[in-house]
Amino acid sequence: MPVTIHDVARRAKVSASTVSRALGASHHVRGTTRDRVLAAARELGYQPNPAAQSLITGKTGNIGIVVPDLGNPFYTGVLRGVQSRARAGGYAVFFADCEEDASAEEALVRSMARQVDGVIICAPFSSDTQLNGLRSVTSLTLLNRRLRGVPAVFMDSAGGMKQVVDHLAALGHRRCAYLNGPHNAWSNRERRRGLRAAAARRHVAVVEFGPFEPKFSGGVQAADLALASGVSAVIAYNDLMALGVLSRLADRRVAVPDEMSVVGFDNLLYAAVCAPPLTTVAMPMEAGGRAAVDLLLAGVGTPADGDPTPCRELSTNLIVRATTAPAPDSSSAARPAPPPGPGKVTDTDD
Amino acid sequence: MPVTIHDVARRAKVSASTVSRALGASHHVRGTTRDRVLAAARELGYQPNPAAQSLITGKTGNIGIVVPDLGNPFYTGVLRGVQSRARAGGYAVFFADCEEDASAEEALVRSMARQVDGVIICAPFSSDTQLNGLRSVTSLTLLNRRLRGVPAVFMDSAGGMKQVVDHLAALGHRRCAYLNGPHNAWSNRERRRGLRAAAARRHVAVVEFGPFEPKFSGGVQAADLALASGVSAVIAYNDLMALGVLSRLADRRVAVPDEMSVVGFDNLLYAAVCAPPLTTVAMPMEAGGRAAVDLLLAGVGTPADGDPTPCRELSTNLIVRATTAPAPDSSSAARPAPPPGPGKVTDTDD
DNA sequence: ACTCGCTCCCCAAACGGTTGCAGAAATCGT
DNA sequence: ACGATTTCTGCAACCGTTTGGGGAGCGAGT
Repeated sequence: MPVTIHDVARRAKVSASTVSRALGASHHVRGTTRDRVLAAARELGYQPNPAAQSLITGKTGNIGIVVPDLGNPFYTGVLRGVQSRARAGGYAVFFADCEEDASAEEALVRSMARQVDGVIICAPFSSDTQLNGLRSVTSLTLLNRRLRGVPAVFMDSAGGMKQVVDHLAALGHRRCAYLNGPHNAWSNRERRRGLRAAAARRHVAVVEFGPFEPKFSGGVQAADLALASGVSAVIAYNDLMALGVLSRLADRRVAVPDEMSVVGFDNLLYAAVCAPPLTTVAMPMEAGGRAAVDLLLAGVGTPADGDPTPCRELSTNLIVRATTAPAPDSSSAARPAPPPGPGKVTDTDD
Repeated sequence: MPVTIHDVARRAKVSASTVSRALGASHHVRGTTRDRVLAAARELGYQPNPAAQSLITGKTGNIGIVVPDLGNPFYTGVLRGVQSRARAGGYAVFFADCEEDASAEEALVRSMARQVDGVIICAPFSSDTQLNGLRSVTSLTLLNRRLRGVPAVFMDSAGGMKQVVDHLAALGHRRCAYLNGPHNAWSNRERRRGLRAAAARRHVAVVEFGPFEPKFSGGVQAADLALASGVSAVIAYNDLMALGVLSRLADRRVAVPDEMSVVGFDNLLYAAVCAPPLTTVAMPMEAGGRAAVDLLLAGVGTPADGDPTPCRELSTNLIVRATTAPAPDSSSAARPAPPPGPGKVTDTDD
């Protein structure tokens, strides 16, 4: 039923190989012949069979991407960037949601491996060992995860965190809570690293909680802990959690930002929309997706040379909205003093 | 480099065809031989080449899905359902975002056609003619769009709208605005149809605006128009628009729900989270995605028989939250009114 | 006229599997 | 022990495409 290269060949009265050459590398085929072939192909509506092509060329024209959670707009943002760039380059894209499970992530990459030219793993949950195992099965590019020898694009979370701390310190906050995201997430480690460095420099004390699920419900859960710890500001791992915090604080009649400041990460649409609009760090999601595709496609076919593994770092920036304000007067002691909670206190004011 | 069926055959000291049979249809291969083959395959880490398989079998083991807007959580919701069901059935999934452009949609389906066993088109923007053209190129299943002879799953938008109108009428609203989504969207037509029928029955006047972009910005734009029209309630095409309306009304110091009631469609996470939480109609997004996959896979390989084209309708239901309240100038809503029974009850005071 | 060198096209062999067919081996009855 | 029957395995063709090598045709140089 589908039209093959032989149908075109018959109609153009040439051989199949001539058709192939006329459509592809125009090497060694006369102009008039090529025109005839092209016309025949168009009339018949010929579309080459990708399976047959990839069987012989070894290239599939596809790339894959696996993300931890399709419900998180951050990942759908990078998905968007990936898909638009890939399509523009003539690539089709496979996707999969590993639901924040490392072994599912690995299995998905393996199952994709045979029908793609490479896969992008977004904020991988897998261990370095697992990831290294995957390198032999297909060409990899990572987003927000560092691994020796693997091309990757990073978003400067630590830099964003520095901006957050500077902002908070300028507003007079001396004691902040950080709500951890997943313990093994590179982004969480980076944010924490940036937080500690900046907090030390600005003489801000930090209380840490978590890890929590990086979702709305995680934020709801965390809010009470942060509230009990006597901080004047809480920095959430991401916007979803920050929104959960906001919701819980509203339920408990804690005024934001007057009694408590809240900061998130990602700059989702909903951060701008909610009441009050959330102060947050904008992450370049679509740009990250596009950059990952560029790196992946550039690396295809390049064996392990002596040249360094290509990386790209994308900058982030703080967007100040309505959930941050000057710290309430610390002498008022409206809230109970810091109790011995499950939080770990990193007091750098010495 | 990759291990082929011949490598396995050599190691197991059988022919390639025996390996093929041992791994696939276990017909006609001795138990001991099969064990030997399986062991060899496992030791070598053999994975069949899907391109070669699909070349000969004609099946690819892939399905495709195209959605209008990856930035809309409604579509990422169905994407989730699709991907989980497809993976469970051993299928990999291609996806694409047509950005609400009909011709892009058609082009994307065509480009996928050769490497999938079928594609799901989610809330298609294409014309019936375009869609019919696509039927010849691959097997289709539609979500929220009716087309003669094409399997489809529907969400009962009209039924949801009826619940909305009943709710609003019971609260004493006599005059509502409807903010149209895309003019050619099946869902929008269904919602409007349901609205007109229910409004007539309940003696509620309806003012329509739009079409608008089904996004936050569209709602912001629409809010002023609705406000100027003197209605006491506004029904938005979807939650994104409803959130836009909420935001604009807050800016203009219009109290929700006391001065104006607002209703959306979709029941996105953010509808539950925002302040005030949005009254909305829950659409079964993931279930819809799963159902679409089931229909698609059931239809694969079934030629045009005399049997009816399979369809599934999923029910929707209203979720009342904090954006709907009795109409401001409605004295009748202040005291308990007789519940509206189907058919017999008529409003007399008009 | 013969050879040389081009240009252009066709033949045929892959790529990695699946499957119809036929032949070999095992099983069985007598 | 021998053929009949069943069970297993190998051979080879095929799916649709790309690609190296060879050959036909032809103009030009000597």
